[in-house]
Amino acid sequence: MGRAPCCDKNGLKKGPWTPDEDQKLMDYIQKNGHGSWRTLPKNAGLQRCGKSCRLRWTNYLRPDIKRGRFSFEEEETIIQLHSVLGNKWSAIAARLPGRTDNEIKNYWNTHIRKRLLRMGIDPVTHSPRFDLLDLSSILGSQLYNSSQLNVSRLLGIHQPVVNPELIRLATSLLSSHRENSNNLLLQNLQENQLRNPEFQQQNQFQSFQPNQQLQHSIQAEVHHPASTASAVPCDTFFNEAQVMQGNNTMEPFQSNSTNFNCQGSQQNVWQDNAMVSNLSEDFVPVSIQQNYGLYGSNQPSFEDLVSENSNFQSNNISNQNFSFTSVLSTPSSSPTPLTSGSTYISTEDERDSYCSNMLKFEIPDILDMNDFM
DNA sequence: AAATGTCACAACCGCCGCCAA
DNA sequence: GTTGGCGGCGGTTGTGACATT
Repeated sequence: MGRAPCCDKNGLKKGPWTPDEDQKLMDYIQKNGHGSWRTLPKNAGLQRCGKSCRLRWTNYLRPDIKRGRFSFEEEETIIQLHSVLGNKWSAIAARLPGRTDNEIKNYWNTHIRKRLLRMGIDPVTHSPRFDLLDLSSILGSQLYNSSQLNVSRLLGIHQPVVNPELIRLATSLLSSHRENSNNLLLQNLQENQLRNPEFQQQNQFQSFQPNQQLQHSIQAEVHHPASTASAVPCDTFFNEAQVMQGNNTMEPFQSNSTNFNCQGSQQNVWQDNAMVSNLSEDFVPVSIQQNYGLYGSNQPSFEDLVSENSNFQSNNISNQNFSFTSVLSTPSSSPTPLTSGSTYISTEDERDSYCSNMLKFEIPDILDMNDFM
């Protein structure tokens, strides 16, 4: 029964790879391809298990790996994709050419995650959390003095923060603001694309060649929703829609985007049913259905997606100006680095400053804070 | 200069789904 | 139909480099 063991686990080397081992592995793969990882170590003369060889190759030796620090655009993309996909590092890596899942995972854990926590944003749900927010650092920061995030104004001027209802309200407001924050990110991503002609070329190309890997990952997402999406806000859903629709068949979305424009946060608590109906009927262009077979026999419909997402929160939609041009579907096979001509921010503070835009919000006039005092 | 703390990242571990036997 | 290895993935660890005290 079953296959014979791939290798004798005993006597195989572990730990850091030596230059000699690297050379052997590279030489072998360049001549023969990796073929079966199971048989590769023996054929290449390596005292390693196939798994170790595969990891070494995919995470370090592969010639198309991009080394060096992450660009700002890459970081934006990672954050955005993480908000959609959760800890699906391989799926994220597939949209960042030259970056490995391991590299992205490490970068997330060592940089982005900490930064989000510092900003009071839950790195799992991407929702602002006051219990994470280091208010003292904010109050002492330049941010506090700007009009972007005036915490005292948010919480009620001149009043000590003691009312839990107020905290809830503020958290709620921040949560709804997050949708705008993601929009900001998307806008930045779009601008990056527009600035980068190579992006446009890629997108033009892709519009005629649906990304199979994308479809695969979409299906994977549908059947295995991100475990981290314990509270998936509606923007997450829309971002999934962005992933789903692949790439630049955007015009129909943009033409319909006015349907997403809500005039005020309180006036637009949408009914889920109506939402689903609108989505399925209005927001999936025929071209997308044709290209990606969203409504094909084996593909889940928009309604399926929504119904599977039990935590779908339609009442979080406000002031959305959806434009579905997105970097989310950068092809993994693209030889063009995502970050051509990208901007590098040299310090953590500069990144924090940039990221503080994500917390930029204003309280709608319609809300009377005194009601909550 | 030494001790200690923190960061960065390569590599390993363990689990899961797929599929060959 | 069952079993168990392979490939892939996400989580975690080990360790060297660097910063701080």
